[in-house]
Amino acid sequence: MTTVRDVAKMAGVSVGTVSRVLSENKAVKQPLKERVLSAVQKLDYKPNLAARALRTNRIDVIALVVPDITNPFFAQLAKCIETEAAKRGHSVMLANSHDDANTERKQISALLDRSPRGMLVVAAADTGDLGYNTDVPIVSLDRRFENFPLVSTDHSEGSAQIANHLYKLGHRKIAYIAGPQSTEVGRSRRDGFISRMEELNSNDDPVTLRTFEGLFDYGSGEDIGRQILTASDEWRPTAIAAASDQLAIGVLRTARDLKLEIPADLSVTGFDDIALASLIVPRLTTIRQPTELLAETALAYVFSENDTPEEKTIKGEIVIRGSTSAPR
Amino acid sequence: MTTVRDVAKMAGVSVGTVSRVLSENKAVKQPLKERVLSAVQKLDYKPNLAARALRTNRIDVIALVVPDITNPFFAQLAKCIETEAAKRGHSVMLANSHDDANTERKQISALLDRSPRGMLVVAAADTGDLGYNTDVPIVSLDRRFENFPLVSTDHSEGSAQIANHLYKLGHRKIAYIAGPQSTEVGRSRRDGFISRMEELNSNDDPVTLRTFEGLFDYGSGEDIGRQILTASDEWRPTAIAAASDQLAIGVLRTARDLKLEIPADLSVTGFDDIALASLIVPRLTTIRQPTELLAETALAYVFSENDTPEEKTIKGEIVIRGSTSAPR
DNA sequence: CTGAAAGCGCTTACAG
DNA sequence: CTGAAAGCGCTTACAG
Repeated sequence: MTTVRDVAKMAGVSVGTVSRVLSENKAVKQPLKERVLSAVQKLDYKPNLAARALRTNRIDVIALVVPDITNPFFAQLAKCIETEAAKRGHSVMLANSHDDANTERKQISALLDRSPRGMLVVAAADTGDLGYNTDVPIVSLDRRFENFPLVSTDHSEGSAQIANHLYKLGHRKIAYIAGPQSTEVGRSRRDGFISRMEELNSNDDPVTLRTFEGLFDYGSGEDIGRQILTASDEWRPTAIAAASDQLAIGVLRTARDLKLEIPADLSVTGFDDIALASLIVPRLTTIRQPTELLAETALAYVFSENDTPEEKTIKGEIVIRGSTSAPR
Repeated sequence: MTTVRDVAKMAGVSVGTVSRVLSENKAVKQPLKERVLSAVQKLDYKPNLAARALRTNRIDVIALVVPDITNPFFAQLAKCIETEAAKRGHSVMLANSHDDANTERKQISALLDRSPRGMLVVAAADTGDLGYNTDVPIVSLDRRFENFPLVSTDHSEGSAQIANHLYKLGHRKIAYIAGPQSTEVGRSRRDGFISRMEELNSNDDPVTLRTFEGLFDYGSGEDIGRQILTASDEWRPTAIAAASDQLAIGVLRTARDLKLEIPADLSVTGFDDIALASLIVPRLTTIRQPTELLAETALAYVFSENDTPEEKTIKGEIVIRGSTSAPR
């Protein structure tokens, strides 16, 4: 292994000078700098990052905790974060909380032990404030983690856009499948939808709205969709708004099993705009989350000198596709 | 920050002893050990991992390079690896090569600079042998990376299972959509399928087989599927075997657009058994890759003292679902 | 502007 | 079995 000493010897300077050149310290004059750089090149010198970390107490790593990387939205987010981190010479350390608060806590402290530059957490579920005692900057992403500043899409406003869309199409019997109400994101999306519907509602032309609750996954969509669509009572919605694309895709699957025609018999909407949303049949109307922007913003917080970063909410954009139309 | 010194002081022992207790060195006698452990507890001492890394030249991290984490199969694999690594107290560092050999090389050397315990690479595309000069154990996973030992599903045998299945159902006009022939996995799956079909073929009851090539993604499935199914000549297959589930799902989408009934008009098969394969309509017949076992095996190589780990090929299992039947 | 030196927090031969 | 000490490879005040 070649070290700073080898480089220093070859360049005929002190190790301090080598270190300064490598850290792009302006102080070093041109001739020395060149000698160092050429020695670095010749020796193919790579600094020992552990040694650097020991001195600086910092490592060029961003820690990322997500509930489940096989969730396409989180995978998308992870990819953007990795790309953004790489721009700044940082690698990404990934952990799954499996949507479990206990596992999450363990993963977080394991990652914190490695003193990353910063940590991004997509929270599993609401927990109290454990008051992590660390100087690693922590940012909540998409779903709030404890009291850490949150960067997220405006879930509530996005849901309101969906509510508007369905109302304008003429739907008056609507089911909303919410995500877990133990999560802030689950509540925000639900509340945004319901509030807007209540605003739109009028006595002359009443809306009936029923809400259900599940996880954010395919399975819940299938199950709850079936429950809604096969209920024995006379009430059957003309539209189902789901709190995530995965839920919506599950609903679509059930609807197909029940021989319903989409969107004529039933309009369906999602939230996230995962890649699959535009590949299924019919393509899904949904809210596009600005993943690149979320990643960029969250990382800017981590790198910012800002003592008290403000929360940032980014608007999503409705993408209207084939899964919605006026009711038959 | 509390250090070994603090613990040593409180326990009234030397730092060496603290270190030995922490590394579960049997030498330390019970009474001292207990005092150290209780001091560790009281002070909530966490060893500085950078310092440890500097001494031991090792860090409890597994590096993982995949072409694209938003590919559901790689996400699945990453999750299994993370779980398996956590069992051994290791974290996972993730990088995407974006299926580009150049990016891959950069990502790999960036990760190698961090001296991980081991590295798992799902290769982007075949490259020459760059002869990485490192003592970090590297294992190829799923797709061979340079000359590093490969842990993978038996792609060829899996494809042969699909060939058997389609043949037995009575299909004689078959299209195969291969993955990139620049990758070993693309070639293995294709060759396995073709070889078996040639074995099954006979003069009395000839099989016609046409092969196409694309990427492994949804988009290629849609495009090539359309090309196959709308060709102006009289030849139209009764079955399309695709080299990945994503390709197959793309084909399904096109087939639906063309108002073909699946599986009556067209049987479709995939490869991988991603979560989505059992959620789409109809559910997809495919080869299940044993991701947990792949992850476990690959990590065992990394941790093994074995100087020359042998290659390991694990058989996949055919999962027969609704997307295949006898031709109409 | 550059060098000499201290020290980050560990682990591990080396004594005893 | 335990302690004292060296040293891993850097960075960064401190002199000059």
